[in-house]
Amino acid sequence: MGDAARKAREVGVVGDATLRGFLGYHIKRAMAVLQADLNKVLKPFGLRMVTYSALVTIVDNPGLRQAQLADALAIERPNLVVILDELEGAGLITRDKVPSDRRAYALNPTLKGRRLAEQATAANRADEARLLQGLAPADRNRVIEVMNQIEHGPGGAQS
Amino acid sequence: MGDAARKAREVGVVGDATLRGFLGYHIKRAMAVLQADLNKVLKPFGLRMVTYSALVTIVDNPGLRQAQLADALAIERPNLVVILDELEGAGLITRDKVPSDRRAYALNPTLKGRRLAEQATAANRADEARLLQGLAPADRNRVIEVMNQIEHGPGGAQS
DNA sequence: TCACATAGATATGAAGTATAACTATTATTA
DNA sequence: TAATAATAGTTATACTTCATATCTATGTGA
Repeated sequence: MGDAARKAREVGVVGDATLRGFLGYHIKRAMAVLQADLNKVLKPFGLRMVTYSALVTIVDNPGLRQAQLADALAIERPNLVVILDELEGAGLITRDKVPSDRRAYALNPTLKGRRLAEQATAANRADEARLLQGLAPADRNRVIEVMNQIEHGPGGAQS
Repeated sequence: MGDAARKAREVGVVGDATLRGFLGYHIKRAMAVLQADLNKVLKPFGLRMVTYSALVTIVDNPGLRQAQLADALAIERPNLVVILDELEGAGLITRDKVPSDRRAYALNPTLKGRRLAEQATAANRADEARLLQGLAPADRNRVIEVMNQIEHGPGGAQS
């Protein structure tokens, strides 16, 4: 480390050259911005990131069971309970007894839930478009491909 | 939603089409994999993600103050204290009194700390290379550009 | 000198996340 | 069929992460 770097630090600049060498570091920093931003957009709807994800997944998959939802969202079952309590308490979903298995509950959105999900999704789309303005669709798709490779392994194998 | 989707759910498949429409959702899922993977790689070194980031930043910027490090890592000052306690207790860094300001501590890596940082960085690089195998350097750079746009806003302005 | 700002530390609380164990049902099998 | 095991959802609990307020010692500026 040279004098320039030492001097820069004295006026408040700290280098992160080594960390910048990792793709994961860039992704982590971007993710922090995305998460803060998303929660700000969702706040007026009374939703957080997890409650939004849960609601949208229930709207997309009406009738699914809690264990299935927990799997899809990578949430532990006990933690999902309070999230669903919140959505049910807000009148956005119902827990309906399923006749064929009296242990289970089928999760269904209410009309209010479907409408709120639609509005929140529109708001999120608008916000993401703002964050990504000027980004070519091809580049966006490329990024998605890379994220999927990271998630599922090279070649896109589903693990 | 059609019969096919309803049938698929019965055998355990839950769709996330709406969420997949968000770049942030893909990034979040990739980040979860990266974080789990990174922590696994760091475990043999006795490090976690935050302690590794802190150690590397101290190695790259010897003599920096705690407040500077907290800023660089976007960690609150009180939370950084325990992280540094951990690194200092492991003999990886020292908190040295700075003569010009007796309130402050200059953070410096020990030889052991520098060596551990070097080894951990090498391990992380190897692991990230494994996760990203087959990814063209141009694509990797494109992803980094997009992450920086998300973090700093369009045009790469530093906010 | 006196008021105020800053560096680091301590205490504390909120939120997210993970595990064990309970109730009620369903499935298995001896 | 009776006994056993497995499953869905829940409760209780603890651990980690993250944020805020406050304290001390020290430094800065009117």
